[in-house]
Formats: sequence, C-alpha cells, structure tokens
Amino acid sequence: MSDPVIRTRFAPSPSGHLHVGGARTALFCWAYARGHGGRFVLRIEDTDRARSSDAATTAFVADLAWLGIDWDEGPYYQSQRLEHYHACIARLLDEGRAYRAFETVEELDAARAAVRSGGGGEGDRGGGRGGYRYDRAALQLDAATIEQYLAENRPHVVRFKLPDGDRVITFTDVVRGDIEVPAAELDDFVIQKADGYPTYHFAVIVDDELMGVTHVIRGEEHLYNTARHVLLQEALGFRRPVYAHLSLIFNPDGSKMSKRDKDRAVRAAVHEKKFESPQAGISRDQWDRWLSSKKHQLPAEVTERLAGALGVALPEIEVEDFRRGGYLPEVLVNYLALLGWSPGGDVEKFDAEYLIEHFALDRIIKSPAKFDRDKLLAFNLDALQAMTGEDFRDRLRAHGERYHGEFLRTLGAGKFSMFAGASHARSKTLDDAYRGCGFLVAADDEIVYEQTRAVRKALTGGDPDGYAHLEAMRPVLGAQNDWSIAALEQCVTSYADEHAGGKLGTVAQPLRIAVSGGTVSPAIFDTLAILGRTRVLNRIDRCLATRS
RNA sequence: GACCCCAUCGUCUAGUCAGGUCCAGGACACCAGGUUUUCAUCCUGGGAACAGGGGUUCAAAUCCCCUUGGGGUCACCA
Repeated sequence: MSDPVIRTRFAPSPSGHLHVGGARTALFCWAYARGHGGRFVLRIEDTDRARSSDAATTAFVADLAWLGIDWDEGPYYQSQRLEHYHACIARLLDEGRAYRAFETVEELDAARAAVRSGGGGEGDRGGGRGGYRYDRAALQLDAATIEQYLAENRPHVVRFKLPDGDRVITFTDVVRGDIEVPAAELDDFVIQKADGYPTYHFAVIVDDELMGVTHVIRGEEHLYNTARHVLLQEALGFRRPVYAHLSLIFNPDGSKMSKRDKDRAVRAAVHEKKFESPQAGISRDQWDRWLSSKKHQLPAEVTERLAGALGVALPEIEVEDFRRGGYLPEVLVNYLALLGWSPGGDVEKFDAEYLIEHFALDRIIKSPAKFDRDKLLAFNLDALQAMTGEDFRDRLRAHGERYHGEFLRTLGAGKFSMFAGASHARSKTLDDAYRGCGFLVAADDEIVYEQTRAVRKALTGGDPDGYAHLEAMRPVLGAQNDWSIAALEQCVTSYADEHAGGKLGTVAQPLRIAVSGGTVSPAIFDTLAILGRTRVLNRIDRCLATRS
C-alpha cells in the first residue's frame, strides 16, 4: 500500500472574524497540504450552540478567501454530523469505556470550589485552581437507578472512562518532540454534553478519523489536550495523525493577542474620558454590567461604534481589521508565515508559492512570537512601492469600493488615476491614500481651516506672508489654461522663482492650506490638478477671507 | 497551585539537531547625518543579544544539570 494522501484541516469555531492566530494556523495547514500534493479540509467546529453563528462562518470564509487560502473539501459543519458522534458514543457506552453522569454544572462547580478552598492557603488571585478531578460518582450508580434517571429524562453527560492503571500517555509532536502525560493528570472528561452535542475533544477525533486527516497542525493550547485525543483514538481503534503544535502569538506587551484587546481599548478610553451614558444599541443594564466587570464584553458593533465616538483606534486583531487598514493580503500572508516559522538564512520576503514549496514542519519555531505591527507596515510599504502604477491604482480602487465609496463616486476615472498616482509614493497602506484626503471629495464650503501653529505660521509668517502669496497667486492661477500637473508645476515654480527666492515651500504650503485646510496633502501640483481650477480658486478665496 | 513546554539584539529571527569557519548574520524599530514642496519615502552611518550559574570538552550560542523568567493545560469552550 502506498502512502496515504496527506490531509490537513483547519477547524475553527465560528465566533466573530478570523483572528490572525487562526489565520496563521490555516495558512500553515494549507501550505503543508499544497506543498505535499495533499488535500486541505475546512471544518466548522460549531458544537457550542451559544457561541456559534452563521454570520461568523460567512465572515471568516470570506477572510480566508481574501488571504488566498482555498480548500479542497468542506466546509463541513459538526452540528450537521451528530449521527457520527452518537454512533461512536454508543459504541463506547456499550463497551463500558464511557458512562453517563448526572451531576449538574452547579454541583461540579461547587465541588471544584471546595477542593480549591480546602487545598490550604489563600490562593493568589486567578491562581490556585486546585487539582479537582471528577470523582467517578456516577460509576457507582446501579443499573436500576440509571434506568430510572433515563426514564425521567434527567439531563446528563457522557464521560470517557480513563483506562485503569498508572499508565503514561506518550505521543510525538513534530515541533515539541516526545511528550509524556501521566494519565493521573487527567480525569474522566466529558465527551457528550447534556444537550446531546459532543465536546470538542470528541468531535475532533471522530472527524479527523472519518476525514482521513493525517497531519494536525494547531495552536499550542491543544498540546496537552492531545493526551485525551490519543486515549480516545485508542479506545475507538482510530489512527493517530502526526501532530504539530504552534506556539501562540502575543501583543508587544506580552499579553495574548485576542479579540478582547478591542474591548480593553474602548474600556480604557471610556474611563479616561468619563463617558457615562450608554450607547445607542445597548440598554442601560447591559452598559452597567459591562462597566462593572471586565469579564463582560460589548457586542463587536457596539465596540466599534463606541471607538468611533471616542476617537480611539481599535487594535488590529482580526484579518478583517488588516484588510480595512489597507494591508495587502499577500503581505499579511508573508508576515504571518514569518511569525512562527522561518525558511532559514536571511530570506524573509516571499510569496505564497514560495511558502508552499518550502514550508516544512521541522522549521516551526517553538517559542511564542510577538506581533510586530511596525514590521508588517514596513513590509506593506515595500510591497506597495514595488508595484506598477497601474497595479496600485487597481488595488486602490478595489479598496475604495469597499471602504471609501465617496471617492469612487466623486472622482471620475481620470481623476481617480491622478489620485492614485499622487498617493502611490506616500502610502504605506491602501487606506493611507484615503485617510486625510477627505478634502479632495468634500464641497468647497466644507473645508475647515485648521487652527494650528503650523497653519498660522505658513499663512502669516514671512515677508511677504503666505496670505500675500495666495493673493498674488490667485490671478496667476486664474489665468492658467493648461491645468495639467506639469503645467501647474511650471506655473507655480516660476512664480516661486520670481517672488519667493526660488523657495517653493513658501508658496506651496499656503496653497496646500488653502485647498485642503491643513498642512498635509499629496504633492501640491497633483492636488491642484485633481481639484480642478474652479475649486482651487474658490478655496483660495475662502482662505483669503479668513485673513484677520 | 499541580503538571508540561519554551528561552540569541527592543521585536521577528539565522546560527543549535551533525560543538571550532560566530568577539554571533539579516529584517523591523531606534539614534545621528543627508535628500525632499507638506506628510510619507529615500540615502549614508551607528548603537544593540547568546537570561544567570554550574558542568562536559583542546574548544560551547550550540551538549548536560540547576536557577530565573515567559507560556500552555487543568470547563457540559473550542
């Protein structure tokens, strides 16, 4: 028999958008399958009915697609595969390798709390979980009692019965090496919840077997869980896949990078600015509950609305955040691949093809990595600058269609191309081009002149001052027929040569302020060209009117 | 707390498995100077690490042990 076809799978739980950590896992699974003539399976682990939503599934399927990660099979939904889990549970029950247990969640919580407090000293907060293990009380129930409970429809779970004896569970992880877990560290864990759904541990081993998964590449949080999976596989006679556990991705401050970071950012701003009233969309109750405890999180939409109202930038955590931020998918892929894997040597810029060809499990980094946004940004800048003008324009348009519709509506194709040309060299992200350029698509009377020192200095400093130059330039520009970038440059430069000692800046800055309201814009000639003569002259007049 | 994993510049890492070619290379960030019509770029130069302590060896970033630090797991969440 020849080697079985390699199969990897990405198996996220559908809650919210795809997180960068998940994206990296997906990327590695995908690259490994693609590089080894294998198949990549997408499976949605939606066995927690409270936390799963169709919207979330749709969202991260879109996120994966944007990254260029495609799959050969699926998406499979575990919620639609209950029959498979039930069949395996029944087998285990029949063989006495699993049993029903009738304790309630409350009872178990109380038991855990008792062990914790009885365990001795005052635990430091958060720590000291204690070593609670299920006491197997349900195993003592006699058949008649169980029969009766069942007849009463008493809710119950199914627990896996750990093999007897002091065995040590061993397995090999390709990144961590041989792992040993004494069975004594485990207890009879739940494999089927009271609602009839399998737990993660159970669904995962059934599906991996049924789907022929040969390589399991997943986050390090699952390393220890693997011992349970190994036991389950043995009990059911399943094959054992190759395991590779990836270390986690952290924030620069060392905390775990998580969706909660957004909530945290908003919370800090709310406290700082003493925001009191609840925001539209949530009740006073919800608001108070959120304020009272860091354990509560606001719905994502509310968090975003709040951030907008408070003027705080939410940290980019999910793939969609980076997309909105104007990062290129190929750059994110490149950067993510580098976080936890290295091709060796000095290579660090590469594309998906390269990753597929070179990605290997034995070069996965063991230690956790911090997510460095500066480096990602630098990579994005490099990729943007390496593009042709046409490519940049097309990408900029695609980004605008999704996030900045007003530019597409206001600027015609010709003006948009000028806008792209003017933005290319100065953009680190696609979004940079739009950010701060609202004046290009605003009406003349919407321009607000910034009241800053830099503005005042450019307008009133020097002799003659900026206003005087504006006043003098106004008829010059009014008489300018050729409104091309080159002609404008010629026109303004020669004015500067004659009246400003050749210092373009003393003329360009007042002009920039007049047409944009501030001191920052694309190159001045491009800006004037995009705006067109009428608007430029209008704005110069409006600016001159602010002269005191 | 128990059990387990990890450890090279501020950050991501190359080098570690097959010890010498490494007074440790690259990238991002930082600092200094320069170019530029603003912002952003761009150019030149610079500082910056083998966590600590013991071993083994002619020789250790590389092998072993301890300490310290960081992380993971301990749910009817995945």
